[in-house]
Amino acid sequence: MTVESMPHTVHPMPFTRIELVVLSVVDGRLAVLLARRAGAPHKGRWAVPGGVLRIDLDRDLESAAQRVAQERLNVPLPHLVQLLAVGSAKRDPRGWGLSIAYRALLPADAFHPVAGKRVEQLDWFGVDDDLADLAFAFDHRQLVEQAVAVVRHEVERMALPFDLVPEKFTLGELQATCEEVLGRTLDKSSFRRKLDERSLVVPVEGEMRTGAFRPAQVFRRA
Amino acid sequence: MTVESMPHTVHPMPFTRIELVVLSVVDGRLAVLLARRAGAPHKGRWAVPGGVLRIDLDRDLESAAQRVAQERLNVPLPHLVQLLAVGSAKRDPRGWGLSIAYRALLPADAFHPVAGKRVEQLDWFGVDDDLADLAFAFDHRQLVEQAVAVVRHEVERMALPFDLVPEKFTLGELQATCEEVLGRTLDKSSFRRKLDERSLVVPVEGEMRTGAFRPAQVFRRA
DNA sequence: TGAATAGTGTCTTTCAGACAATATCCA
DNA sequence: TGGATATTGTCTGAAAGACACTATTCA
Repeated sequence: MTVESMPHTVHPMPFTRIELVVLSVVDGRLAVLLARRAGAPHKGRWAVPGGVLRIDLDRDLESAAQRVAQERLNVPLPHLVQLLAVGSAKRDPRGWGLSIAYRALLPADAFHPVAGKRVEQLDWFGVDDDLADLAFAFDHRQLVEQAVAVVRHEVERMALPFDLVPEKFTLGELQATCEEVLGRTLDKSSFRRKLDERSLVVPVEGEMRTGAFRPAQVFRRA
Repeated sequence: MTVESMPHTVHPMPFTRIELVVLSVVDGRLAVLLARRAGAPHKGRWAVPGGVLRIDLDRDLESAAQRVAQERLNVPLPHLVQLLAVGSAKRDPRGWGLSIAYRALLPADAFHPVAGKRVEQLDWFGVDDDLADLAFAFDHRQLVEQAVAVVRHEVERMALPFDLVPEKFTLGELQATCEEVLGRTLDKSSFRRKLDERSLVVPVEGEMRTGAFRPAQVFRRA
């Protein structure tokens, strides 16, 4: 067996982790799921949920992220999207650390945060209200900020957060979700015009949402 | 020393590499720099230049990418931007492979491709003309396609490829470069209007490029 | 009937593409 | 003077924001 065919033995490889930036709308505001670290390093500080990449268990990065979601949060995450990779000698005091960060949107009502292994608390934090003075672990503040920026940028461009609404929804619900993600109001007429022009949603024939007032047409994603 | 503080010893870590997708304009067309592999695996196939992440040498991923550029291409790459991380058990026959891919723009006239270690040939390939039937190594076709898509998307949005033009340039040269990257012509009036509205360039007072015909104002990036 | 939400219509501004017109150099 | 490029201007249509208007339900 040549050196070329067994590169693992030649150079030490970095400590490689998966980090999950999970965003949701809680109490009408965009929020991120953070875990309070129970052990060193950075004990007591807040980190996004994550875990070690296990090449003996994980076929690829995607399935590693799914496994971590299942282990840490006990919930599967639809539409995990890679955010970025960060790696340096200094970001983790235990040694050269490499993290592949993923982002996901999760309906808050489908999930109850419960503390688990190496986690004292698990809770939602409003990204505009609760993060300014929060003590983050590692470089996780930057991870959260990047994920928030990307998601808001996408919603601005009408990449709709379907992961945050039920399969069937009214246009009012969809618009309200977008407004909560962005933290600002949207114009109803413009919003609906763009939905129509780009054929982003289709009506569910016959189904109406009958609430307190005038019934609303029910839609699905196109 | 606890297990928690020495995680490297607990789980095997993936074989981690840096890959560089280097794009340029050659003969008026967007081109990518590819290296023909001299050894197994995938001997004779074409790959983007890359190298192993060396945590004993590299402070972080950025400097690792710079070191690889220096070693493989003998040229520093301005504005390396991370493209994505890919990792799976199957993409490299030598074992679980993780690659962090970076992209960069490099003026072709400032660089002469020369073969080097583990590389038979190093050459530019037109991304629209020469790649269709090319035998790529690993998953590098997808890396190239993603980098091309991202760069073209950026130029469409007037994120200008300043790395491909000299420090001082005329608007005609800048527009021609954008057109070559995109593979289509642009409207002169719209192009200049956007440059002006967004203050992307500033004139170099007094300096004019005097060529065969009417002299042109020289600009710098803002 | 009024409150509250659903759905539509219109006006205006902005912005980008198309295209034309003028300006200035060299051969 | 004509050819080629530089620079500016005008027209038009698409897209989006602002805002108003109508529709439907229940209390």
